[in-house]
Amino acid sequence: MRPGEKPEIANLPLFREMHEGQRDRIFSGSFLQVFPPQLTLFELGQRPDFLHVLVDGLVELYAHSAGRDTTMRIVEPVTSFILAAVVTDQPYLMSARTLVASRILLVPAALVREVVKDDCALMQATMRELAQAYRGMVRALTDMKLRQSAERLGNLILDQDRLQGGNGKVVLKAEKRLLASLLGMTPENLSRGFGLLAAHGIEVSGAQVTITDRPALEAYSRPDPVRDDPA
Amino acid sequence: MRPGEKPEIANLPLFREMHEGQRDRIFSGSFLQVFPPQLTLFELGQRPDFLHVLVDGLVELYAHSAGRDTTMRIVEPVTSFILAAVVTDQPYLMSARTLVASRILLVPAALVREVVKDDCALMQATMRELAQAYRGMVRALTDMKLRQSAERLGNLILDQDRLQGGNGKVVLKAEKRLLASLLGMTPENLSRGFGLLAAHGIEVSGAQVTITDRPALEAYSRPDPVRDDPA
DNA sequence: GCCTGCGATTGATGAACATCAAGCGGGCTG
DNA sequence: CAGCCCGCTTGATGTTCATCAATCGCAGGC
Repeated sequence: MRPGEKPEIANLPLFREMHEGQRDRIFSGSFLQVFPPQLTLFELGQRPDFLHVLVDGLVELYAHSAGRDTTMRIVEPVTSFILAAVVTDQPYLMSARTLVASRILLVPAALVREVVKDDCALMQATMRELAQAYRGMVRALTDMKLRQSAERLGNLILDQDRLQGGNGKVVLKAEKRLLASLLGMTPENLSRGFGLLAAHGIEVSGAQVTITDRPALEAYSRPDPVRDDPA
Repeated sequence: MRPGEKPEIANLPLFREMHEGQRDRIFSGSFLQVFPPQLTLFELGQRPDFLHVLVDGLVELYAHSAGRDTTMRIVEPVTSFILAAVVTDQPYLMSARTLVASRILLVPAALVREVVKDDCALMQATMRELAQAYRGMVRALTDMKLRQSAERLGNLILDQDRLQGGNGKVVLKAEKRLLASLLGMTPENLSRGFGLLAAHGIEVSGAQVTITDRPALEAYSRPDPVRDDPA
């Protein structure tokens, strides 16, 4: 592990509050591994072996069924993922692959379950993390059911702007085809979506999106004051 | 509380394993209330006051935005709901209303959070419940993104058949318009969906659905061996 | 420098689904 | 029992989105 990374991982909401001894137990049982781009980390249906913590790189979680497939989430560092499968010890509902070369901390699933049982602080953090993840999924599902594609795109841009400082400059960090899949649309329609939003306050140049007229963009995208609340 | 109900609630996965004294603390701080049909229990955006446990009746959780609305879940007894909002103390992401006259146990949210902190068994049960709920949402989102409407309907029938004994007789317990909204389609299209599935192994008569040719229904609906696994 | 490959774009067409508009039928009320 | 209401169904039409096909533009390799 590189200097500075261990504290960064220890400072994740998931591990921050836990007993130091137990945290050492977690860390000493885990190992950091480097993966090349486009490598499948695990497949839908497998029993979870490890809790994953993306330390550096970019990972895609995706689902597939009957020939079709869709990306469910793009994981950026530093974040843990597939916690729910690990705590329930049930098969993954999604597959995962690296998008670029990535460094991932692998925590044996059995160890996680064991330490969770012993350390109430970790259990509480896990509970909170799962609650947040659940709420994230509720948002994603309502987004998909209530909005049409260009509105979803508009809201994604507003979200990203918030995360990237709120100054109206947004950089798309994944390929547009991936973004399309995340939004539940085709790359062609994503293109048309950007075209449509050009008339509603944005400018696009490659991966650089600029919000030129926020009120117009919000009027079109109709962000929900509750669901899309910054907090 | 009617005789037999308290043990039934105490036997919920959420409360089953917890310390008896703490459970009494929960129960003595809560109250059971009867609500008429079509009553709004809470609205999207409110701070959660109570953890709800549906003891008898039927409740709809729904979301709405920009004039459109969609039902997210139909809650049957005996089940708790909106646990995630309660443990995070964040605003509801969904609204709730009774579909029929319902009896609901209201557990003050602050009490839940307090007892969760003191009782590790309850915390663990909460954690598991949230993990399951998360996985349920992952299923729902992939269902929405990967399948088209008639396939979703087919899979819902297969699911319900499993829950109702697996003998090929399924009773729809909600109005079809509600089912349509749950599946993310219009009532008109739900009708057409049933029509289409008539050619793929089902018969419909009112709220009674019969699976006449399970292989055909499965060939059409393509249930996922992992995601739609009975277990 | 030019070729090549691949992602992004643009246009034309078609499928899935929503919307609009009647009818149908069953249960409830007077 | 008749009438009516309401949910469901059925058909006709329009919108949204996917698909197919062609082109553009840029980056890497020879």
